[in-house]
Amino acid sequence: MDKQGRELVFFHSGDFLWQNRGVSDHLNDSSSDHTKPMIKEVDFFSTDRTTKLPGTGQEKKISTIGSSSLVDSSINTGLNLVTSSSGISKTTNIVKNTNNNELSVLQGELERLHDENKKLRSLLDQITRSYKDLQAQLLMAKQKQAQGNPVEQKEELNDTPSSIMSAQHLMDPRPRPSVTLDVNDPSVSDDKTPEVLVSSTNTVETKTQMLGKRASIEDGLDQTSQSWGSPKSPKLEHEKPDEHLPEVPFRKARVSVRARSEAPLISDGCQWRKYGQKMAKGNPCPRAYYRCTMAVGCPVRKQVQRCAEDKTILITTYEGNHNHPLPPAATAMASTTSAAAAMLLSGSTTSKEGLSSSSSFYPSFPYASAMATLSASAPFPTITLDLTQGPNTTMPFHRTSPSPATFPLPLHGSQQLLGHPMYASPKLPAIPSVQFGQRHASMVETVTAAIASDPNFTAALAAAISTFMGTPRSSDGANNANAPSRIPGSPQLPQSCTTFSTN
DNA sequence: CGCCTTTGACCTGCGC
DNA sequence: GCGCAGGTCAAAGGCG
Repeated sequence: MDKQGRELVFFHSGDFLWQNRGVSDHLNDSSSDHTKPMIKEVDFFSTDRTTKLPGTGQEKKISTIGSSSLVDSSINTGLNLVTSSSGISKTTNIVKNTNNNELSVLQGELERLHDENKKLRSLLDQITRSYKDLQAQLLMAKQKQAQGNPVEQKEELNDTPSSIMSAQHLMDPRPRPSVTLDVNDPSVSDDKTPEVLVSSTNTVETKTQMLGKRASIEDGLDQTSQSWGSPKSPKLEHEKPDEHLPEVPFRKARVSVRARSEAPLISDGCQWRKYGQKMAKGNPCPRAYYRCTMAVGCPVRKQVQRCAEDKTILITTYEGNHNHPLPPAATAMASTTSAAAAMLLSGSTTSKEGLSSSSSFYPSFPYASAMATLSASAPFPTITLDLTQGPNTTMPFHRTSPSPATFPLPLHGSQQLLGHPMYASPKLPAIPSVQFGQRHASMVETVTAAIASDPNFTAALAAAISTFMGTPRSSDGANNANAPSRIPGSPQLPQSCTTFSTN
């Protein structure tokens, strides 16, 4: 576990280095390449800056050029820097010996990495600030809602605290996985983790605000309707929305996760009880119905069915919002699914019909484009996260620039990251600013989901969870009892929920 | 004994 | 109105 977490860190560094390797390869002999990565990996997260370079002026100049866009500049800077350094070293090489040349190149890259590190830190600072702002807004929003929104919601869940009830808003955007913070960025983990955990149930409200009124309307409905896909639910759902949203009939969002797994179930950290099984038409495999039993009256249900075409693919469809606190493992999965659901709902906020043309919506999603699809033909709006195919294979963006995907940022901070020109400018040209404002959060969540689905990421996350929890969670044993046997079954389970269950 | 799964019956929506 | 399909209920049985 721990090892995997480290692997992820090295993976970042490796990716980072990988970008420059091509340049350095043809500049220097292979032996020097072997030594470089070690230095780089150490230096990438190091805090001390002691390197003084002959080519510093040149490099600083390049860094300044790209300083307007942090991440983007980092990439460009890297390329340019090496090129510049190489130019210097070549000149030097003619005059002096190759050792000095290599040294200068190394130092140049070292300096560049320092710059990189600096930028990343500033970015993290931004993210941290933004997150705290969001939290503040969240608290204010909660107070406002508590005052201006007399709880007309059905009192069927009287025993549930209001804060927890609010967690039903949307598809349970639980804690921006605080644990991921710990995994990817040690520098942020120290003081952020408790903060995020405390606010876990409140994050929903923030998203509710971001997504607009519709979300809050659905929130109330979520609490009234205990059944998610049941034929009864539409009845309940049609009763209230008329006064709020007469033109948009309410439809509950579902999040379907496709993943390769030999196991009959994917373990997502929650406790489920099977309450039914049906043979679905057109599929020889039965569909199983589960409901969450972690809390009495929890409306969350899921369907599990194997894909008719490929029986190794397990399709798990979630719907509903937990009305109880979730363990970290379940939180991670809930966050993943809620991210997709949030995007789905936010998309329907602006244009319900737009959902049907997912292709026009998804191009703006560097990661989700290949991993998520919307189904408008289904009785309920459903977003499918296809984790059966790795993002590397289908996403040019990811392939050509691997570092963003493995960017060592906390998930909850990825909003800022997405706000960054690197994500926004080339990928989101077609989205009107107004729409983007509404979709922004959901997009962030979607990318979060995509990142979370990265096997390397989830492996590291699982490691972080176990580390964070100190000891393996015995409470998860109930639903994760067979998890260990599941993991070996699938050589590569790009599935967050499955990975989370391993601890 | 409690919890879970199984499974047939039942309910509901929808299309014809 | 009827049949079909999806979804849920609840009794029965298994298991630890």
